[in-house]
Amino acid sequence: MLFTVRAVNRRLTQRGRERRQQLMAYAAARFAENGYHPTSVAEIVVGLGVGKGVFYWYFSSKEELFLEILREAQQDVRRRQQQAIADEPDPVRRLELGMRASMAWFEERRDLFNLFQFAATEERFAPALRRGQDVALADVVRHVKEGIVEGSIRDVDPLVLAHAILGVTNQLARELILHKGDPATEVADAAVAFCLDGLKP
Amino acid sequence: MLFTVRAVNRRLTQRGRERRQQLMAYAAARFAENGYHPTSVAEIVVGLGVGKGVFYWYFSSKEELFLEILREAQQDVRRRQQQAIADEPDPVRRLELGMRASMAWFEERRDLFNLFQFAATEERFAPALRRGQDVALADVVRHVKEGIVEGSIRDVDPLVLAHAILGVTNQLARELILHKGDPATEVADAAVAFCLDGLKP
Amino acid sequence: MLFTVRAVNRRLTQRGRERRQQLMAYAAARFAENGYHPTSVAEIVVGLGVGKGVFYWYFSSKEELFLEILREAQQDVRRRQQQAIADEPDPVRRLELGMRASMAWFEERRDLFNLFQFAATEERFAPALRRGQDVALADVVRHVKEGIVEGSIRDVDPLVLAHAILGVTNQLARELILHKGDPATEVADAAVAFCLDGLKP
Amino acid sequence: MLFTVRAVNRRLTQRGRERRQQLMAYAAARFAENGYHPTSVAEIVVGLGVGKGVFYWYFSSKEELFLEILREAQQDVRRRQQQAIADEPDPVRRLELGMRASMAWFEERRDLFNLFQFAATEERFAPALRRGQDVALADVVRHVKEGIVEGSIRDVDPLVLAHAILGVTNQLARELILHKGDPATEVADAAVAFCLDGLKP
DNA sequence: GATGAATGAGTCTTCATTCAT
DNA sequence: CATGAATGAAGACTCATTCAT
Repeated sequence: MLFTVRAVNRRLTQRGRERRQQLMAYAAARFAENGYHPTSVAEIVVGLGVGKGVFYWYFSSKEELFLEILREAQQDVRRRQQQAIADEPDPVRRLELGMRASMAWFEERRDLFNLFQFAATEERFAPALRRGQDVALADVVRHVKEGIVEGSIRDVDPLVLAHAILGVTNQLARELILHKGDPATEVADAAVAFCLDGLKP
Repeated sequence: MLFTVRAVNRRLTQRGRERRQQLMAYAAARFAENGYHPTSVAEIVVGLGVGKGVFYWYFSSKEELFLEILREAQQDVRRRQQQAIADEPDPVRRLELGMRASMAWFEERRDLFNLFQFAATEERFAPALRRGQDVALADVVRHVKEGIVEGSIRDVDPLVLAHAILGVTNQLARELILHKGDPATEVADAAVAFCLDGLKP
Repeated sequence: MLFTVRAVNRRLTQRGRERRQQLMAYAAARFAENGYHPTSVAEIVVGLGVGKGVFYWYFSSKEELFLEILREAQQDVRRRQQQAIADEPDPVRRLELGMRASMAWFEERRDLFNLFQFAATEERFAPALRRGQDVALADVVRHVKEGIVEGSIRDVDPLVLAHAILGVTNQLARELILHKGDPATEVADAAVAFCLDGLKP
Repeated sequence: MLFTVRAVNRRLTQRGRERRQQLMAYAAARFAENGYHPTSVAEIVVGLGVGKGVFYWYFSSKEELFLEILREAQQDVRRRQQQAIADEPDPVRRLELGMRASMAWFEERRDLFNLFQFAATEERFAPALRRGQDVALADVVRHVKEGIVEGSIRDVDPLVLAHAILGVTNQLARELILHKGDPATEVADAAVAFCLDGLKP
């Protein structure tokens, strides 16, 4: 078919772009609070006070909306991390800055944590999630490798170290920042300290 | 109503108990593969070749079934960890054994990881999940505190250390054991090493 | 997938088979009167005073229901024609009996004419319709060929003659029996006469 | 309301008339291919690369568009037939020329066959279709009657003969010209021969 | 004349749950 | 205990039509 009527790739006016963002933001909040499935399209449009058609003008399906939110969120964290790292030469320091950036981001956009978590549990979203996470992982692995080369990091499988760092970061972010409510900077200090020295005194 | 008959509290014959287990096992597998919401009760009973009545004979609702699976799984990991630790006197060694037990368990019951993950994202399951996780956390915190007292663990907020340990364990379990397919024992070695010494060479 | 939840091939009780027939009969009437698209599933189930689920217990979709009606109707006409022809040895006489049987059938099940007509206009139904019509056509062609061989029918492309016969039969059935209300037997007489002798006096 | 503004009655510029024709042609093609209901207004305007407003500028509704296409098509066939017949004095010859003209027309505008067929199946279009068909029928009946009077056609109910002729023409047109792809002139020869002499050798 | 955006009633379909047998 | 049948609220999505710009 040459011409398709789908909501994708439609050229939007300024107003259109704003609507789209509004839908994504509101939907993300609802998904985070109630879960993806329990949140109906009706709930979203009613919440925004618009007609049902609006939703399908901007997204071809609820699934696509979710994927869009996911994609945007992943791009956003990554952008944030890269800005934080900028051109820091020390790889260990880069890891630290990355962790801090992640945590600051999660503090700001707390609702998105749940979405990532949920996306991992359903086959149709998992691949999209994984793509983004692989990118993040590759970033960490790169820094770790450099650290190993220059001798500032223990010579162990970089993939393992990278995952360990991400595990610590995510768990502390979720439990201490999001759930307990601790400030991101303090939690980041603790996470960095643990990653550098482990449990040993 | 003084006596509401919840399907759960029914007194079951031996055969009944087996049926119930069969339902839970099959449902867990489907939930893990397709997700909780996309898996319908119909799919479960058809998959087992039984009628719908069977399902509601053993569980009062789909939600209850899920909670039951969750509860049982959490009890199971905990039992496994406690058996592993037994009466090991050294707290650091206890932490290590706990991590190894977790990983071995996840390797065996890989499907349940997804369920935990999903349960965290939905309000009606989150509390139940959290109850179990708080117990697990408390175990870890206890060992960490003892370690601090006897000087084998750095004197830092035990809660933070406990979370860091859990974060490393879960992330490595998910990514290396479940996803990549590495053997649990090797991954456990790496996790333990990281937790003890961090990144430092 | 080994087990499917679809409404197809479900083993039905006596009561179930009756329900299914009831749905098909009522739906056929509505489709014939209002058209396939303008008739909603809701209209059908409300008309029968049953819940919406009933529909999907017996048919996996509205489309499938339509195809089922079509299939059954085609089998029905054919059965009727073959009974009429039985073991009549004269091919011309067989053609005549077939035409009469068709017309009698259309008189009884007037609503189905519209369905055939509609089915021809939509890509997803056309193939199913054609399959049945090809069978009917082949029957006619066979008789025509025999007639040519034995010299009782003009030696012209049998396919053309067969279509001409069908064209006369259908048009007269629709216009005179269904629309004008003439009795099937009289109309059949006229159709047979035309096919045998054409316009010539 | 004294003056309801129907989009139809708008006075159009040259360019406007072309736009209108373009819409009708494209819509007819889509209707023929996919059916009336499955073809959305959106599909039509997107297919032509214009906005929705354009559609409703020229037609007050989708239904009106369909009726317009129908009307125009019927006028077109009739015009074609009358040109073919011109002032041929022999009524049998007039019938023949009419059949040939019909078939030539269907060969050119194959897509419209489906539309006629569909129109017959839905209450809101059937009357409009019938009006046109009654005119065509009356033409045929007139020639037949003349033939009967002058003794060149068998003295049988002219309505029956007229329908028989139309039935043969339409069926052969649809099956041999449109579906099988035979040339219109050859098919017309066969149709004429059948109508004149029937099956008899 | 024309466009993108918006509307919302209505469509098909699903599914947890209940019930008669 | 178990089954097939039934329920009906709720869900995702469509689409003819309208309207501000």
